[in-house]
Amino acid sequence: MYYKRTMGDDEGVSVQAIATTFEILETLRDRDGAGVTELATEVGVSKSAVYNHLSTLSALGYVTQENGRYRLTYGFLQLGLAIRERSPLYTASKSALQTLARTTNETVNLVVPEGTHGVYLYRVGGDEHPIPEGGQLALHASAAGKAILAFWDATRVKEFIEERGLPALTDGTVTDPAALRDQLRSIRDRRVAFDRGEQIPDWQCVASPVVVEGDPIGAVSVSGPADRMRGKRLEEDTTGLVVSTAKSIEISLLESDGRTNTV
Amino acid sequence: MYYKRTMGDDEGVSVQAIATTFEILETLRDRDGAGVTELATEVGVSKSAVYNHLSTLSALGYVTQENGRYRLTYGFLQLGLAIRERSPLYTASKSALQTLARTTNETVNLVVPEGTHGVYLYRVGGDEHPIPEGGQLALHASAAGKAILAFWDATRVKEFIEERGLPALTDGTVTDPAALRDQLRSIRDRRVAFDRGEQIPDWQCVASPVVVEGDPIGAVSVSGPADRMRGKRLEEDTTGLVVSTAKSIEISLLESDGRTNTV
DNA sequence: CCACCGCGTTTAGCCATAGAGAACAAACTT
DNA sequence: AAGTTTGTTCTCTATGGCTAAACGCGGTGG
Repeated sequence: MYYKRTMGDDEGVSVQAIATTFEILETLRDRDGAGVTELATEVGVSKSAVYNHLSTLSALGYVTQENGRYRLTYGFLQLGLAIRERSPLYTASKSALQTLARTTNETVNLVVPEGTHGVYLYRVGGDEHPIPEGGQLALHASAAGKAILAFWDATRVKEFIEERGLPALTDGTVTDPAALRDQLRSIRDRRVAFDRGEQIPDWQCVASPVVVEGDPIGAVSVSGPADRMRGKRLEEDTTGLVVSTAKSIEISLLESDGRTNTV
Repeated sequence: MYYKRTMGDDEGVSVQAIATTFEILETLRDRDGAGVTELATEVGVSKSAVYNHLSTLSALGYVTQENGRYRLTYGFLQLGLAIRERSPLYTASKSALQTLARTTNETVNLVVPEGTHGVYLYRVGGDEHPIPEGGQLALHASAAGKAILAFWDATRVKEFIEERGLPALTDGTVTDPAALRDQLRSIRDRRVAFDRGEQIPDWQCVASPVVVEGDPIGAVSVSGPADRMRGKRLEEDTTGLVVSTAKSIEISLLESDGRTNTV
């Protein structure tokens, strides 16, 4: 029995126990609770190992056991929200996004780049979005992602494409580098990006980037099911509102921010 | 050199590496980023140990390194928000709480019990609250906490008091068990709890519990600085709105919920 | 009613590995 | 340029994380 892990992704992982713990935690997140045996087979370690991890996490307050099943506690909410709260972009955007959600009557997202993917940092005005708040998204296949990519310099975009490729998430996903670059140029000029089912079928999206000192620290997007995001007037109006909201966030960031760092 | 940890809280911790990792993570959260040496002295382990932990966490995507400092990524947001999203109470409450925030023009909180403390599961309508969203609160020294305690049975309250005591957080904190029990009785009858600077000086609060099948799964609270939470009319109006909001959440939970579990 | 799973938990014990410590390199302050 | 201080790498070994096997219990079905 001597394959070490289920998968060989131990690149740079020097403390195995941590990798195991997070595999357990992620499984608990995805299944909304689980038992020891279940986790042991899923993660690929012995029952007693899982038990040790769980009891440790439980002693630390990150996991609870109720009626035989283990589940994550809100300790992770404390970790996650604390980081978000420290983001100047988030605090500067929040109320403007709420207003935008109310006037458009659609789901409004704040997306930030992290590494080579995007994160839904905040959402307001709807719960029907397929990717949950806090979840990740592909930068090349979403309006918000493209709005961010548009303000990266060419070499960085090149590296991004080389590293991640342009996998097709739907029929509409832009998979050709040249086509993507064309779009990015126009997005940079107009400050608007669109997504018509490139990320999720029948899901449309308008986004505008928030750029501080040339750096796209995030993007505001409005999204909804394709059948509701129709009509020229509405579309144009929404687009205008998204752009002006993003712009006003930029301005309020410049005002407040003398030396604090961005994002 | 043979004291093991800085503090001897290794009760039930059988995988030391996990405890170390979470100490590092919590330090990163509290300081909003830190360096290796800094963390090593703070946590009380060697630099190389910290380095190993950080590079592992970094490989797993929970930590990034930018310009020399390590900081938490939004991976924790994904863990934390995923749990919240699964809470029927949260999803059932959200829009009602937003409405409440708009009509009262004050900060509205949703608090849930976890173990022997409370957690601010959601907040809307203000950012001046001293305890951040996702943060913990003492059940005996807050309106929302007392609203929850009021619907625990006597033995559980007794155990709670024995385990945690009733530490005074301000001059106004209720520290006498008998006095607390008196308050709880009246809270259970009226379905309203008050906090006039018992948790934080000059910070007032009104709360009403959400009770499902006799179990207080959470509480709705409205809070603000003492000078703004004055005036009989406003106070009575607010109280009424809080109670009716909590009640309406109860009802919508009962409607949707046939067999799904609570909290 | 009892044998039988299945579960979470506990117990031994070996071997890997997590961590200490020192040496290194690069980025600073002086 | 010398002197600090940082992050990183290396080596080594006692620690502690992990496996395997056994335990106790609650539920199920014969």
